[in-house]
Amino acid sequence: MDKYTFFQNVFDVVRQIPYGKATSYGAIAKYLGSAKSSRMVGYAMNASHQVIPPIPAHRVVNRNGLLTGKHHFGGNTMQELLEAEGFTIENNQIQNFDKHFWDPNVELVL
DNA sequence: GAGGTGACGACCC
DNA sequence: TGGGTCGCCACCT
Repeated sequence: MDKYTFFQNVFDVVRQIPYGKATSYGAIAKYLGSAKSSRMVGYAMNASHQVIPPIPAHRVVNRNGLLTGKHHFGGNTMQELLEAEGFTIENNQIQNFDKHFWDPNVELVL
């Protein structure tokens, strides 16, 4: 439907992130064709809490692997979710983020 | 109806 | 090398 916006498209990509993987806001924005819309991706995550089916927003972090949205999950929920998937979090930042990085531009071939 | 805001990222100086 | 600014677009007031 043409009713789908950039916003909705972000959710669709995030839902396809496999278990134990993570990506960045910028990577998603770039995949959607607007690399400069990374802010919008983060904003979409803000609304992910009220979207069905649930969005694994914890698998989306900034390009530094930093859990910028941790506060929005409440407490350290985001960190624990990631650790439960095999991530190593230190100082609110994913260690070896490069190994866990899931790039939709590569994994999701148009 | 218009303006401000925001879980970021890239460019400029 | 590092700090500051702009861009992007949907949502809220």
